[in-house]
Parts: sequence; C-alpha cells; structure tokens
Amino acid sequence: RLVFPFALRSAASLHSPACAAGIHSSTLKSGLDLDSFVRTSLADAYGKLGHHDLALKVFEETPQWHLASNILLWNVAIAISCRSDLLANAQRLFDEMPERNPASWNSMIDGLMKVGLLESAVELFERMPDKNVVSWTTMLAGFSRNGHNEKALSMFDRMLEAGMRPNNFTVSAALASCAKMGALNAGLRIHDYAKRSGFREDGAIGTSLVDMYSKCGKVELAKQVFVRMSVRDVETWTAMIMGWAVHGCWREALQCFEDMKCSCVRPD
RNA sequence: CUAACCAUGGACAC
Repeated sequence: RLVFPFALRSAASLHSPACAAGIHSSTLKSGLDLDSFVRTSLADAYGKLGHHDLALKVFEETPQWHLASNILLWNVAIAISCRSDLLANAQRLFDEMPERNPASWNSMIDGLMKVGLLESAVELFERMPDKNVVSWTTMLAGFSRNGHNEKALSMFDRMLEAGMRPNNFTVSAALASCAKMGALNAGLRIHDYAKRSGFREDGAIGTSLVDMYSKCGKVELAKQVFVRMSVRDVETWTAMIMGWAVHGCWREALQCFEDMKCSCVRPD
C-alpha cells in the first residue's frame, strides 16, 4: 500500500509505460488495486506517461463505492480529460463528483484557460470558495498564455490585496507577463517585490528575470541577474544567449554559449 | 512520523 504509489511515480518519471503496466498487474494480484492511494497513483502515472485512455479506463472501471470517497481520483480524471481535449468530459466529472477540493476547481479552471474559454474560467474562479495560491497562479498564467498580460498582472495585484502570498510559480509567471509586454516598470516592480519578500533569484525566477530584462531592452540588467545566479540550467543559459543575440551582441552570445558548454550544461 | 491529484521560466525568425 505504501510501496505502489512510490513505484508508480518512479515509473512515470522514468517514462516507462512497461514498468507502470507491470506494477499495475502486481496491484491486481495483491488485491490492492482498489486502495485509494494506489488507484489514484495508477491513474496519475498512466496520465503522466501520456496514456490518457488507460488512465480514464482505470477511472471508469472504478466501483461506485470507491468513487464516492476518492476525490483525488476524480481530480486526476478531470486533469487528464483537460489534457486530452475532452473538456466536456472534464466538465461533466466536475459537476458530478461527490465533493470538490481546491485542486478540483484549479484543474477545471486551468483546463478552461488552456482552451481559451476565458470567460468560463473567470466565472468559475469567482465562484470558487477557497482560492489558494495555485488558483491565483493558474489565472495569472492563463491570462498570460492567452495574450492578456495586463489582466495577468492585475491578478498579481488582486491576490496581494486579497492577502494571498505569491510563491515562486506566481512570481515567475508574473515576470513572464512583463517580458511579453516589454513592460519594464512592471517588471522592476515585481522584481522589487520578490527581493523584499525574500524570493531567491534562482531557478524559474532567475530565468524569468533574465528573460524579462532582456525583452525589456535591458540586457545589462539581465546579465547582472545572470551572473548572480548560483545554478543555471539550459533554460537560463538560453535566455541569456537569446538576450545577447537580439541585442546584436554576437560576441557575448557566442562567448556565453562557450561558457555554457564549459559549465557541464548540455545545450539542447 | 512518512505515500496519491491542480499552477510557473528559455524556444527569436509576421
């Protein structure tokens, strides 16, 4: 019961459908396939491996008594339906499920945002009872993906007003909105907020800052963030190389590419 | 005490 969820998660991150299928059959043999954790992990693993059909089959073959108490399995089915463009199915599951937790709402909102049904997403968001940081970030990222970057940034302000604390996901999504608009002042404001609030300029936030400054025409500021970063991944290097390149600094761009190869990060 | 679901960053060249 404790081992199967771990094993299934590993199968998913190894991108091994064969492993997942093997573990699936072990769960059947041991009679644990109807345990909540095991079954949710199984459906989720199939989903993460891209076998949406198998994941939904697991859901559909689940007895009613189990479904009545396993919200997370519904959530997995909703998220997977959204990813396979089965939005109507997701909507039906969302309406029919016995009760909803924040992840149920968030998955549905994200699904609507990803197919561009912004009004429906907004409506659901406003109706949602206990919005968490994921809910706000989903809205922000959704607006940004659909090109409504001002609205995305207004979500950032609204969430602060609502007393909700942004996390790394929120900050990097907000910076990406500034980058897309070339909005330097907004970008500086978010950067300042991040510094004041103790966010590290690493990982996604660091890369977003590099990208934001270079898209706002401030490649020198991008460089300053870049050199301060302690860990740089492919995305970070790419953002910096792109920054130099679009500013016509071809020497720096090429030098940066060389430095990247020396730093044990493989170009993709 | 410990396990499962949801959101974020690079990818220019209409």
